[in-house]
Amino acid sequence: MSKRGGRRPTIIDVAARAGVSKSTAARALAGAPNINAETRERVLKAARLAGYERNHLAVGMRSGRSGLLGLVIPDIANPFWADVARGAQDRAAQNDVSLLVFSSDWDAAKEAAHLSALRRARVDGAIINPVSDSFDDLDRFGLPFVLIGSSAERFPDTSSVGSDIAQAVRLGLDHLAEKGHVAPNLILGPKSRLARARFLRSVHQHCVERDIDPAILVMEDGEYTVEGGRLAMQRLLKRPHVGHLAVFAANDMMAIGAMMAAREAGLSCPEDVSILGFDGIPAGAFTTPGLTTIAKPGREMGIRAVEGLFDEIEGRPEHGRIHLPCRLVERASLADLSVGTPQRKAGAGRI
Amino acid sequence: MSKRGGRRPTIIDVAARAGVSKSTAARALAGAPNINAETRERVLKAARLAGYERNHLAVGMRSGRSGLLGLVIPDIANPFWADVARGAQDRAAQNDVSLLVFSSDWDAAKEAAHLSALRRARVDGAIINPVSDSFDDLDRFGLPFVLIGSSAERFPDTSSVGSDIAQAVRLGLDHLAEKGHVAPNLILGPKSRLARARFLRSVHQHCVERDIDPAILVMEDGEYTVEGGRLAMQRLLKRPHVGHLAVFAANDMMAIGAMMAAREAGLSCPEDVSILGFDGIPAGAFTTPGLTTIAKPGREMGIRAVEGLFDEIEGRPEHGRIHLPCRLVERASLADLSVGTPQRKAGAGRI
DNA sequence: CTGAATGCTGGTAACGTTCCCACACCTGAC
DNA sequence: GTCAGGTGTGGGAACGTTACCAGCATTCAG
Repeated sequence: MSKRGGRRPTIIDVAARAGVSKSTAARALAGAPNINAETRERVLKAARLAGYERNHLAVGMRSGRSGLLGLVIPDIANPFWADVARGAQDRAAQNDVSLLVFSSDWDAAKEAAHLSALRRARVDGAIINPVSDSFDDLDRFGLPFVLIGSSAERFPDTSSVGSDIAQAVRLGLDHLAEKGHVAPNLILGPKSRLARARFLRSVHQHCVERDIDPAILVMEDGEYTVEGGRLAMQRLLKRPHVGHLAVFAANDMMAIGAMMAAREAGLSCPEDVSILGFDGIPAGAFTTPGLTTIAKPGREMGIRAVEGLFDEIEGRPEHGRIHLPCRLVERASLADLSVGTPQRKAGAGRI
Repeated sequence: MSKRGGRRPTIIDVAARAGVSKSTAARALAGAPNINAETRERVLKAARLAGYERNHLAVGMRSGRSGLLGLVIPDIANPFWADVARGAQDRAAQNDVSLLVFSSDWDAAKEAAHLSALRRARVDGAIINPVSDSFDDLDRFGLPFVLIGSSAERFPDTSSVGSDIAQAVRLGLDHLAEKGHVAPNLILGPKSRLARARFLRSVHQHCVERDIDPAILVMEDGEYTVEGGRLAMQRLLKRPHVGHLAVFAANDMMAIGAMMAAREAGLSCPEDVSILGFDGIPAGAFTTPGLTTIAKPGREMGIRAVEGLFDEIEGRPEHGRIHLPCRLVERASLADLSVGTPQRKAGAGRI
């Protein structure tokens, strides 16, 4: 609170202290090659003494680079996206760049407003997970950007970073199969979301490879929320089936909802019902039983997105689409039906 | 991707289009009073046509205001802090200001680095929840700031925004008492954290008011994590006690850990053990049973912090400390011992 | 001993905006 | 007809930085 009023020193102050011109001071501070070593030291010392700090605003104005990057995600309160944000932040900091994080809250209008705020703040580029269905906002954006997450598919020409859904689905289905659940029931997102189609396509492909007819797959749709998962599970439970019920949910929130619905129906997990999630959110560790799930590499995605954005800004040959592998997090929500004596009721799937 | 290369129009372009000088154009754009209405319209139209957008970098350089605010919190992946961030963001956006969010990850060195990054980015001020114990970093910061959260106590001279711990503790203890748990066991944070002392002090005060000797209170310390809560609960269970065990945890994460420890010990909640949390994180809704807790007003805290920071920046008389009320979120982790027939075992507390 | 090349430095012009001052024009009063 | 006052406009400087160009020694080849 002490020297809050004092004007912050400029490069001219430093130059005066060191007894050189501001050009020379600038060269010393920028680490330019054509400068006498002794002079450089003198300037650097003067800068340290004066408490000089380069004014990024002035630099930005002169160079056209603000040193700011934007990140627009659907929900900062979702730990997965927070993880992405942290990865991006850390990577950006390495290059002395700051990150403007905006949460669109799944609202296309809010997203457009954020994009416009990023333009006004003169960011050098942005990382975006678009919730809007229209290309217009992105077209209007007019700055370099990289897409992140599954919606990248709609924009084939822009570089993007996402998780490898096909690999993740294979991982999940293989693990399920190992435990004796060959054709699990599916809880998917809303038909309007693109991620749903991709998830389903991967499941189909995997079935074909294993000589399983995809037509026997039973599935329900729901919102990507706990409530959506609970409702979908209730519908699933109303359908006729015998024996143990295995469910692969497209999202951890839905998986948790499904777990609740099962309990409400008097079924216990994993004895009567096996549930596999997808995302890897921390809350999955706190449910009873712990949720077995496929974790997306959120932090890594953030890092790679920033690196891709740097390439995009520098105009380096674009790296195209990156798909990062997911990993299995094994907890306790899956019954092992493959062992000699079936847990409680035999058989997987339906009649 | 189309017009990405095109130079963005400046106020001079707008002035040329409208056939006026840049001074006049600036007046029109700024909404200054001393300008002909017709001229203003012409300029505004020209600006719209040109797709003009004011360059915040240049404005910032001229005015000394960057239009940027900083927010430094311990953990962006913690939903409570994410909630704070969102509130702050929304409020800042109303004043056409953007927010730089930094997560210190409970690391004092990282925090210092972030503070320095904020200075470099030339933010107009910052909202900080300091994890560092030293005043030095904050003193060195040299820009207007507002403290957020419980650590504000160490800095009596700066304005701050926090939750009303005393009110929250009273709310929790009253609710516990209503259910028949008069002197609950306590799970507290590490002794080094200031929030612990404040929490404990509020509990003592409440006891004194109710003629309960604070000395009979049993407590354990732990890290503010799930694991910390589990360990603390294990120690609590090892102590001799009879009947139903009621626990008030200083943090939801710890409460969830305590719940796990109880289950691992073969005790069921809420039949054998009652647990009350503090924070209001979403994960508390997904545990079995749902965690009854005291929710802090994260979003509101973010909003008020930004407003306080605006005051601080403008040099308006500081509003001092603000303590926002918390609210009870009742779920299912508390047994009701007050009804006619005690649930299973009678009596609250210990021998 | 001259000319060019090299190493280092200083001056100055931008970048886009806002603010201050000056000026031109008009109106109305003396 | 002149002067004071108001209204609207234009010109320039400034903010702090970087990039470019010119200048000054010094050195070295011819």
